[in-house]
Amino acid sequence: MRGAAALAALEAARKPARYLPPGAIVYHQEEPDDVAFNLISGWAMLTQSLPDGRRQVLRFLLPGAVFGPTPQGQALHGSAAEALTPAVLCVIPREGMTALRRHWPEFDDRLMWCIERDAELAAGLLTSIGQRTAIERVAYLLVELAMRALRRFPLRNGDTVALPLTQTVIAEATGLTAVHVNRMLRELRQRQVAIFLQRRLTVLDAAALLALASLPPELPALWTGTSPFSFA
Amino acid sequence: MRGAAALAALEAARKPARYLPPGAIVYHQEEPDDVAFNLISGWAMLTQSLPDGRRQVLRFLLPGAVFGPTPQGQALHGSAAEALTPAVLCVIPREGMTALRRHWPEFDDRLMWCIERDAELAAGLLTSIGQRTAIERVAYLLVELAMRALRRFPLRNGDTVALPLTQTVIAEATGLTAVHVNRMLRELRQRQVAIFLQRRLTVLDAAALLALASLPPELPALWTGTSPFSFA
DNA sequence: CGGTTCATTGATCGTGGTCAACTCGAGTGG
DNA sequence: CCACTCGAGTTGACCACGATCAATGAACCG
Repeated sequence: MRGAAALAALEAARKPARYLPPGAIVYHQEEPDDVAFNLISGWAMLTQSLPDGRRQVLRFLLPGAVFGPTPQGQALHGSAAEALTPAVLCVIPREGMTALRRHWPEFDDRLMWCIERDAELAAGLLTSIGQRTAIERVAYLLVELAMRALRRFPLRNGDTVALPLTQTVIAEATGLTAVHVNRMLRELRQRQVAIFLQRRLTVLDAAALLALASLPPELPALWTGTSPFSFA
Repeated sequence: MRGAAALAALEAARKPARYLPPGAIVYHQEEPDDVAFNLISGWAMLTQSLPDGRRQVLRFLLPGAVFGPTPQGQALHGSAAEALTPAVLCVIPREGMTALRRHWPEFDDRLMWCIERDAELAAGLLTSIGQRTAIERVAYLLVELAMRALRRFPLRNGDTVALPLTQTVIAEATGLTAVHVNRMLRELRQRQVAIFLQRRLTVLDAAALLALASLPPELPALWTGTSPFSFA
């Protein structure tokens, strides 16, 4: 809370909020870009598609996420954004962003923090897909999203979280097929590690799940941490 | 070139440059962080390792790259940086970065541009590893690095570039094994698409190579483009 | 020289993809 | 009210892409 003036400036810069149903597209890949979004509530995801239709989930967006702006001077989005649940977005034109950054250093710091954090999230996913086996990838994704949703580390036995993902989406995020994701979820269930059914995750054996995810030690803090900048 | 004053400020903020031989580690994963680096000359890479030693290349750094700063408030690096060639680094402490950002908006813009661009590079790699087959991944990586090194699109038949990569490094960047990378390079050679030997790439059939890489249309501009901000 | 590291190739194996069939709801329209 | 579709999930059978294991050669270097 850096004061009423800052908040007023933000209010002045933003356009009306957007309300989206699940599955709605915020923007398409290759669409021209000139606004930034702030996810107020709900979940969303960024995806990148190849010309032949194969699709990769780049990252999942939880409330508070900032997304949309492309490197300035680049005209087109390199990814698409899609709502996973009913979602509310705050929309800020690029000029508004620039003005806010210039006048409110804390806003600028926070924005940069968000972007750097998102890069680290993507890095973790990259390592997961490049180096882990199928069951490890699924375990990693479930752990990441559970911790981000719960904002807590470590996970405890019995923890339950709603994760608004279909098995197809998990497949697109892990680089597996939906069929194989199904098999891996069944295995986690049969091994009494975790249950993911009807878009709810229940952790049965947190230690086993974390062992499968084999996290680098610095990631949990990143997932559960909040911005050190209090603006907005 | 935003003027002598800005350059002088940068000079004042930076520490002595670092000169590194190939293979030198700039910083380790989980090392505390409080400086940013600017790669003056040479190539380097960022990697992330799992507890059991598996390693993923997150991105390749070419001259001009900015790297090192972690999201503020996070103590530890989530990745390691390693020189691939003899390299010269400009070292700027975090306080210096903050001061420069505050006083020179163009510096701030350029920094944010670099970070956003790097995120897009990582996104492309993520899609590649998640969705492409082995030979496509190798083709994609070669195309990306060739275009970034040449700063030109499209590639032409006969183009030759030095890429300071061992097959092991290509393997770590593509999520394949070094043995399989070797087979894919042989196949590219036998199919008369491209030759990669002794760390030099020669493009024989640019159209075929690009078809294998199946690039989303917005990426080439990103690879060959330079920052719209002229500071420093 | 022995000792690296890097590249190369063959043989074999297994993880994960592909194909196919089926269930189970939640719409939707006759 | 029931047939119909559509998407999500489930399971089995089969196969192939890429991993693994192993051996060898070339270049470089103390």
